[in-house]
Amino acid sequence: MKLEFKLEYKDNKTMARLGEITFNNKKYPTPMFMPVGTNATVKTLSPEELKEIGSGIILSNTYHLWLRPGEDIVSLAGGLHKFMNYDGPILTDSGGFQVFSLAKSKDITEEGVKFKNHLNGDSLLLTPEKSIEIQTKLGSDIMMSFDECVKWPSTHEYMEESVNRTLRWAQRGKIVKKDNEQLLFGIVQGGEYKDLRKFCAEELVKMDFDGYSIGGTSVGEDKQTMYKMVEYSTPYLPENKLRYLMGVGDPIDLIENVMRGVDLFDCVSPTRLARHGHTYTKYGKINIKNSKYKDDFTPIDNCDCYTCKNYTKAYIRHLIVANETFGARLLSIHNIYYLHQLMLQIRENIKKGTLVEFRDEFIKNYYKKGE
RNA sequence: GGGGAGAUAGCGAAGUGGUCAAACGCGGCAGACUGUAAAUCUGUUCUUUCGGGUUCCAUGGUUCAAAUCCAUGUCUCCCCA
Repeated sequence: MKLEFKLEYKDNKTMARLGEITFNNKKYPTPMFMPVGTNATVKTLSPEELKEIGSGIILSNTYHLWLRPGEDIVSLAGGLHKFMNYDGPILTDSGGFQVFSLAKSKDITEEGVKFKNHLNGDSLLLTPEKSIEIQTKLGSDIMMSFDECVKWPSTHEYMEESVNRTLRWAQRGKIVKKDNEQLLFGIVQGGEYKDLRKFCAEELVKMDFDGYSIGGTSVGEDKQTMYKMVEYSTPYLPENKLRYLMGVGDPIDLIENVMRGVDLFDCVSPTRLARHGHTYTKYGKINIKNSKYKDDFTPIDNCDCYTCKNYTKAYIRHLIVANETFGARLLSIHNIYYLHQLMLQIRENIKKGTLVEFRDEFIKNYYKKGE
């Protein structure tokens, strides 16, 4: 079951696109938000719940599954889908983000990246070939090339060196990729440098990947810089292939980057924020732990999710304050549902040709009483 | 009835002459979080018109200086009868 993408419609005022992914006899519309399940689970949620709230593709992580339980165990289980009981599409990140996030314990060479295993201190070498080998065994539907997610800001000189290495790594990964049904995406890097983004995108396109990711975003840069990184990348990517903006999930960023031609997004924030007691509303993000909610017996956002239909802010606040896992689940359900609903509204507004107006209205509301 | 221990900020608990408005933990209040080493991390928590003001059971005392030493009282806990 190979995942297929078809571009269906292009907005004529922005670079926004509508498309459709087909996988396992099911269709999933794009643009899409993809929840993150690093350890082969979207924290606190079951696959059934994910499907119920409208998730399509979900993410998992090569580095983390490599360390635990090990790709051979997953393979023995029959692959990630069987292992975690999810029959929707699964995308695996290559470990490239860990080059950034585990910066204190890594060492980058041409061959690959030496990590200190954060679980037991072992020295480990992750290479482009190894990353593809692991992802092949994991059996994800979309694999990522192993890249260097570079910290921001970085000098043009360093970024150029890194982009060239990331391109060589992309090529090496492509060479060892099995001729199977898994897709492999190349990752555009280059920081906020226009020439490097263009160069990287064009070189990747020459290698002909199944889709293209935009990486090196959401690493601490301001929003305008992030938008530039995307603007400098998408124009050089083929129209009939998926474009995936890695790690971006702030509601406003989703709208802004759809307008810049992105189809796929992922982000840990709906689930992490949920665990920390934060939740999205039409009027911005709120911290449900704030004492003003202790006797607020209204739903978070009057939406149609399981959480809002059945529970009040006061109750959820109580659960979060009491450190009860059910609170984290209820907020995770709402937060992911919220982002899926936002994507639905985005798609409808692309269809209607009113995406710009929708964005302006959304931002106006979001900052009304939000943070 | 006899013997012993103790009373410190919302709670628990350090401190035993000056560097103490008083460590630390919890609780409280707020903040951060963007391809998850993250149910984590950070700030703050007597009072104030930011100059100060008032604290360590109570009262009195010693001292240049007391949460810390002395006296008396009040209360609590433990052991023995």
